Amino acid sequence: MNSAQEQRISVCISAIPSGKVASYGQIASLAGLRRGHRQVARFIRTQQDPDLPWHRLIRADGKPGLPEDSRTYHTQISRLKAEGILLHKGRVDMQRFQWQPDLDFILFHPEL
DNA sequence: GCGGTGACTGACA
DNA sequence: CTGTCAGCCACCG
Repeated sequence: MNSAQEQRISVCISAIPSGKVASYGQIASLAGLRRGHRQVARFIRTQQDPDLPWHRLIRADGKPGLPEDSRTYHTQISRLKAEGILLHKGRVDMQRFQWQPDLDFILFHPEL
């Protein structure tokens, strides 16, 4: 990653705890990109960093943003299942599993 | 510079 | 419940 924006996106995604998920727009605004959901999507698509928990990124409606026949889709849901996040009829229960940034994270990253 | 294109989103029918 | 639509904005040819 090169830019400071990508750095912030990376930090925010890494901050998602195991067993929780976040939407693209949520991470984008958290990273300071008010309408940067496209950037977040492009970032994880191009980077494919194995150290990045990209599988915890899903759409706001609870569904993964990928076609069901893609290989990435299956690795994503299997990783989610391994963390205890079950898909109910193809989507995640956002009420239960959506990550809400706690005070520790915000205070630790005041620049966000 | 210009137009098409997304691993998006919220609103509306 | 399933579409469809208009904003959205960095990237690429």
